Amino acid sequence: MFALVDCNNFYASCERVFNPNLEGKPIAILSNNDGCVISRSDEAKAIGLPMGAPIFKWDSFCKANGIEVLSSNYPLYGDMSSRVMSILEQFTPDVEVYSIDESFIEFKGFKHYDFNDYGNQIRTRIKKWTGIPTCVGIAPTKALSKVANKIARKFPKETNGVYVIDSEEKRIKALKWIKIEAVWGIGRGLTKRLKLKGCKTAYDFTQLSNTWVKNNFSVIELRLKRDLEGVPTLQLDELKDKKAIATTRSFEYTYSDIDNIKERISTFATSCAEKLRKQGSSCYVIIVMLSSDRHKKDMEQHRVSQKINLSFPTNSSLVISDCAVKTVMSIFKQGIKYKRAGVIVTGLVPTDNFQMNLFENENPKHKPLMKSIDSLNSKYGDYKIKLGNQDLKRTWKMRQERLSPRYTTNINDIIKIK
DNA sequence: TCTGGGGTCCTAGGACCC
DNA sequence: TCTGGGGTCCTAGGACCC
Repeated sequence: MFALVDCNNFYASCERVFNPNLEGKPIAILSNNDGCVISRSDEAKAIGLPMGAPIFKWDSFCKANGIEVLSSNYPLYGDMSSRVMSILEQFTPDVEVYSIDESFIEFKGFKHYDFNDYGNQIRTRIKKWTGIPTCVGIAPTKALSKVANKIARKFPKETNGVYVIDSEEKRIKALKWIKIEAVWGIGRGLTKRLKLKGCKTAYDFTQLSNTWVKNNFSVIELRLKRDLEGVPTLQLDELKDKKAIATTRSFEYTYSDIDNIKERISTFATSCAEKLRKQGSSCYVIIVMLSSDRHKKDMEQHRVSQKINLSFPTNSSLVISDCAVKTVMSIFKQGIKYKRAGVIVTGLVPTDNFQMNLFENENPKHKPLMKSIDSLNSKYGDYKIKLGNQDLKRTWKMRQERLSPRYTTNINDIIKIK
């Protein structure tokens, strides 16, 4: 059996743990740069605040309805997430952390367990130890555990937050209940095509023939279909190294000058290099992106990205920043108001094991230098060591006007008790 | 004024190899 | 008249997820 453990309204719930005044109140959490709504409490959903709402358009709506609006506090959410996940590992070693707020669990050798009871134990312990409410869906396959989880979430009174699909009858009932667009792996495009075919629910989808699904879609959808039929097809994935790493941001203002853009790109490149070193990877490929404001239809648009292949893999901030800055200078166009930029590194290989180049390799001094930079930054925090082409005063974080304290990760923000 | 950020996988087609 | 057979690698684009 598989379980999907999902935290309810995760970001909003994290805020509530340390600010109980928010309990029972409508809350909305904003994206980076305080742009749009990316997490809502049940109360905020009920009032009608939509997901993705640009906050500048909805500010008065929030005020009128008493919705508490907060900037996103990723240090807090990341830390709370790892606390929740480590509790799960006490219940079984087979845990796949699927996203910041949900994990799959595989139960091997749990034949004589009462899964409903076990699910309740999981929920109770997470709530007690972290304050985060969760829902648990349990079923014979991953895709079905997702469905079971939705049922637990939708019917809290009847299920007490735990739902188990453990019979053919329950499976059919669940699949007939869930709408096709709510199925994990069926997005907008597939929903449209499936509805044309007359599929309204997950059950209808499972009634299609395997060959039709394979020929008209792909093996991904075929695997999903098998999983929904109760045939375990999707496996528990272990934690793998990332195949691409990106740092991309919208700017607070638009920039038409190359200097500001060079600074941003260098900062993003440095951030990518740092993430690479953290993973123990080096990259062969750097992609630099630059674009104008896509919402301003009346302004001249310019969206470009440029890929660079390196002759040796690197995770040196110096090399990646230098290459990214040179590239952005070559794609920059005079007279455009740029709003967004980014650096992506890919073609990743393990730093301690890659094919050397006969003629050209990284300057051997970079490795110890990066090590020193990383250890200084981790000791003193806040990016004390930067490259000379970065703005030494600013961080790459953008507007965060309604930020809560970093209750669990910054010693100065720990709650004091009188 | 103001509209997020970061990932994965698959497929078709083209270029190339012997 | 009649023009093979079996591969690899790369890329762009399209899906999807949170």
